[in-house]
Amino acid sequence: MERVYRLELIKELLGKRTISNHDELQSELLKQGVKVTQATLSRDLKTLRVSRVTDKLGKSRYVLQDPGTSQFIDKELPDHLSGVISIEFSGQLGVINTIPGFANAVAYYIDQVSIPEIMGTIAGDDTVLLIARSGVSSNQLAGILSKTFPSIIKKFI
Amino acid sequence: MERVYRLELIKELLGKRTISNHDELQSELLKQGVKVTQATLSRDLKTLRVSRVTDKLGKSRYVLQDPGTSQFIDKELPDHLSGVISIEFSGQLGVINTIPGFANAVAYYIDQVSIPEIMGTIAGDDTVLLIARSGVSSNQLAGILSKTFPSIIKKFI
DNA sequence: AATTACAGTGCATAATTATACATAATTATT
DNA sequence: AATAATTATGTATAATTATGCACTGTAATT
Repeated sequence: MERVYRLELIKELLGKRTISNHDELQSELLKQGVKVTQATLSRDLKTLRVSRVTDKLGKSRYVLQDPGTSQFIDKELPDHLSGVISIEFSGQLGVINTIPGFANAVAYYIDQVSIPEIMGTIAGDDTVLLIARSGVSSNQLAGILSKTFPSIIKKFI
Repeated sequence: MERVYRLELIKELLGKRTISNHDELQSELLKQGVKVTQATLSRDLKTLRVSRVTDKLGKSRYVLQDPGTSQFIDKELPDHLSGVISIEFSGQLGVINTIPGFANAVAYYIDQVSIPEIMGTIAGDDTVLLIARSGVSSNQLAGILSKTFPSIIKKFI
């Protein structure tokens, strides 16, 4: 039932899990209570313009051809923040992905702004880890950051 | 005969013509005097990391994922991954301990492989932190990594 | 309300792609 | 050069994906 819902669910699953064939997708959907046949999945994937790609290890997996939703670069931010590609949350943590070399600048900026809900940040080369203070949920964290970086956060949990 | 030449030719053909399946590719190659079986083409396309995409009209066609590069897949784990000492999981996090100076190389490699269950990685000098996406358990993470890095994980789990 | 039109689906099966296995070709080693 | 080791290929077949057809349900039309 409700094809549109299933299509959305598929898009979400493809972004978060490694799915290599219709059967795998079928069982993931079943876990969510959605029951469909392989034939319908074939049609769904065509509708969504999903393609099967081979990663560098030779393993195949499905990806959406139109990435859009979660990754994009924003141009209105200060120069040193323009390297931000995406922000995502999970539990008490947030991960900011940047173009290579920009993570430290972003982390430094966040430290300077000094947001009470954020306990600390750790920066690698292209990734910043945000650790929320205990009691702060990822939703709250997302809400707070969306004020600080209104144009960056478009999609989170 | 001369695999490399054939691979180059395939890249060229994919750029010039619309090719929708192995048989089409096979006959295009035949026109150029190159005779191969479908099985070999399947392997060639995997080597070249060609994927089949669906255009807006619903027609499928092969395209190179990395236009330009003629880099082939490296199935062996690179030397710089030999610096891994241990891998451990806890909650939604994983910690890879390496010999000093190797953490970045390992993290970079994992990023390149691009595993959907992993939200991000951060590398220090001898430690890589892995953050799983929400909903992914450390067990799942371990399972996934053991597939991707069989030669590493088997020693530690 | 009854009738028609059409999108969506499952089933069965066709079409396409991937792979195990055996062998040939190539490259490295002694 | 001879032999061993590695890589590439074909054959046969398995695995995966796509689709024709019949049927169902919903929406549109009268």
